[in-house]
Amino acid sequence: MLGERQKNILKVVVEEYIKNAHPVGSQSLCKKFKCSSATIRNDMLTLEQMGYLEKQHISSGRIPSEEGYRYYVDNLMEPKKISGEDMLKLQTIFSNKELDLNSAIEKSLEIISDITNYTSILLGKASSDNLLSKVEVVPITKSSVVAIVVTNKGHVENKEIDLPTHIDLKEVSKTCELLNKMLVGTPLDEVASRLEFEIKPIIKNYVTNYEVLYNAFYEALSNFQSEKDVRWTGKTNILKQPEFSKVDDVKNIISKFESKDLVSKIEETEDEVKVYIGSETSLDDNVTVIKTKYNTGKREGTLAVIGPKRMDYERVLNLLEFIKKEIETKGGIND
Amino acid sequence: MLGERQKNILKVVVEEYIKNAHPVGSQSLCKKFKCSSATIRNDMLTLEQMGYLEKQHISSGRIPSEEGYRYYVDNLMEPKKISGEDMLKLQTIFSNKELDLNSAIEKSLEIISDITNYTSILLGKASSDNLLSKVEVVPITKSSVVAIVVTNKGHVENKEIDLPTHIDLKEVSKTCELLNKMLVGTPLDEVASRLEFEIKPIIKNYVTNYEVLYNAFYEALSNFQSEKDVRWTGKTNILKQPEFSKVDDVKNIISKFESKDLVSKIEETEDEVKVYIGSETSLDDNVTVIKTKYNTGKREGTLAVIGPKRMDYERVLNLLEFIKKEIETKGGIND
DNA sequence: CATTAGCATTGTCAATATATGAGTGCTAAT
DNA sequence: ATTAGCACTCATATATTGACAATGCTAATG
Repeated sequence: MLGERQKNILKVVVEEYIKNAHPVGSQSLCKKFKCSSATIRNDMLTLEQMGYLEKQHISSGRIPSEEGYRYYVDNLMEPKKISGEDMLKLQTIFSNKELDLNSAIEKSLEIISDITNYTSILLGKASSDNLLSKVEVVPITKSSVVAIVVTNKGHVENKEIDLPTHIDLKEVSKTCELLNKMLVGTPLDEVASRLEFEIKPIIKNYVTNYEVLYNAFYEALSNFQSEKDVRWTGKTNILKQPEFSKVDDVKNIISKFESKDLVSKIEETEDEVKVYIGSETSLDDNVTVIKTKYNTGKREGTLAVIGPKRMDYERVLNLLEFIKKEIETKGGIND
Repeated sequence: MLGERQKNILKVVVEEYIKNAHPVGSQSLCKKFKCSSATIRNDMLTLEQMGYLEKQHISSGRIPSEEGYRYYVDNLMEPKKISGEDMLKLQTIFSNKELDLNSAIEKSLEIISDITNYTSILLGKASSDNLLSKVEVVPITKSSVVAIVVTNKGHVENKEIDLPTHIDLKEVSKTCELLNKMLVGTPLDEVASRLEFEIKPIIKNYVTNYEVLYNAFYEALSNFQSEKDVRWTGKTNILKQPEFSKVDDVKNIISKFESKDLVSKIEETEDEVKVYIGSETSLDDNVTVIKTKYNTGKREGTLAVIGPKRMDYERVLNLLEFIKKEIETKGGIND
C-alpha cells in the first residue's frame, strides 16, 4: 500500500510533468514536502518499484509511467470544477439559440482544441440504430440518377447511379416508390439483407429490367451503410506537444490518424466520459484518448480528445463532461 | 546560351538526383561524357552561375535549383510514352464496365500514389457552374427537417434545419415547393442573392411565418455553396520521401495539408496537365504539384499529384495525361 | 581555345575525448 | 524514520581529429 506522502509525491510528479514536460527530480520537491531530497528519493524508489514512476535514464528525474497516470486518474485527481473562463466560452455557444446543435457541438470542440492544443474528433451518426426514412431519386442526365437516402436521425447519403441506356426513367421511379414503401423504418444495417431477400423477389414482377436496377440500388445502399462522418478539429495540434519532437513519432501518429480503422478504434466507447491511456487506447501507445458517447435521442455520436499521455486530465475530463451534458440538454429541449 | 554538353549535364544531374536524392559530383559523370572531371566541373560552374544548379555546401555535389527543374521540364525532358506496366494497370480500371466513373477516378489516383509514393488529390465538383436541380425537405422530428439540395451534376448536399415549434410542417413544404419552382436551374453561386432579392418578397405573401423559415433555408443553401469535395490518396506518402527527414518540415507540410485554403490553392488550374515547382505552387516551396482539370461535360474536377521537387516529372505527367484522357472518354461515352 | 592534370581548399561526417551538471543509490549517522 | 554525504551514472554540450568528397584555380597540353 502507498503511504500518504508517497501518494502525494506521485500526485505532484504527475501534475508537474503535465505542466512542464520535464522529469521531476527529488530536490525540486523538498520545500513542498518539508523534508530532504533523500527522503523523497526513497519514496520515489518505492513508487518506481511499484510501477508508477519511471526514469528515462539512470540519473534522470522521474516521470509517470502509464500505470502512474492511471493511478492518478483513478485515485489522486480531484475532480475540480471546470474553470469559470472555460465554462463561459462553452456556455455562450450552447445558449445561442441561433446555432443548431451540430454547429454548437463542432464549435465547442474547436474551443477545446484551441485552449488545450490537443486534437479532437467528432464521430457523428453511427448508423447502427438509424432507421431508413426516405429514398429519393433525382435524374441527372439521361443515363444517370442520384439516389438519396435519409435516415430518421437526419443523416443523408447519396450515390450516383449510372443506368444502362435502355432503362426507362419510369422504371426507376417505380423501383424507388417500392423501396420507400417497403424499406422505410428498416434499420440501416438490415437494409442490404432485406433488399436481397424481400425486395428482390417482388421487384422482379413489377419492374421489367429489374436486375441492373436492383444491382445499382444494392450497391448504393450498402455503400451508404458503411460510411461514417468524421470531423477533426486541430488535427495537427497534438504535434505541437513537446513529445512529438522526433520525425518518426510524428510520421507515425499522422499515419495512424489517416488509417482506415481509426473510426472503429475511437468509436467503441461507453456512455460516460472515459479515459484511455497509452496502450489502453488501441490507437497509439504515446497518446491518451478521453472520449464519450452523446445521445440526445434524436442524434448520437462520439466525442473524443486525443493528446499526449501527459494530457491535462482534469481539465479535459471536465470540459468533455460539461459539453456532453450541454449537448444532451440542448438536444433534448429541441425535440 | 547553354552549350550542348552543358544541357546534357543539367539533364543528367536532374535525372540522377530524381533517382537517388544524392548530390551529383563531377567525377561520377566522367565516363558518361568521356571527359575529365575538371571539364564537368567547369560546365557545372557555368550552370550554377546561370542559376540552374546549386550546392548544399562548398564541397558538395550539385543538385538542381528550382530554375533547374523548370528548365528541365520545359526544355530537356523527353516526353517518353507512359510505361507499359503503368498503362496496363490503369487501362484495366477504365475498361471495367462495372466501375462507375467516380470510382474509376479514385482507383486510378490510388494507383498513382501507390507506384510513385506521392500524394494525390481529387477535387470534385466545383460548384461554380453547377445548377440547382432540386430542393427536397424531409421531416426528421416534429421540430426539425433535413433540407437536401441536388445539382444538375449530381452533387448532393444537406443541412439539418431546426424549426421553431410553432411552425406548421405544411408551411415548410409550401416553401420548398416555391423554392423548387423558382430556383431550379439557377447557378449555385447565384442562389443566395436570388433567394434574398427575388424569393423573399414572394414568400412573404405565401407563407405566414416566413422569416424563420427563410433564414433557415438561406443558411442551409449558402452554407452548401461553399463546401467542396476533397479526396486524398496516400496523404502521408510524401512523408516517405527522403526530403522529409526533419521534424519541422514534416509538421510544416502536414499543417499545410490541413489548412483551409488548400482547396483553393490547388483548384485554380488550367485545363492541360501542368507542372508547378516549389514557389510556383503557392502551397509550399518544398513540393511540386502536377495538376489538371478534367471535364466530361457531366462532371468536372481537378486531379493533382503532390510530391517533392525531386518528383519524377516524366512519369507523373504521363500518368496524369493518360488518366485525364481516359476520364474524358469514359465520361463522354456514358452520357 | 577547349581540355586536362594537379593541388590547395573547404566542407561533411563519424569517432573520440573532455568537461559539466543533474540526479540517483547507498551508507552511516542522527 | 530521516538525513547528510559521497561515489556513481548518464545526458548534453563542445572541441578535436582524420578520412573523405568535392570544389576552384592555375598552369600545362594538344
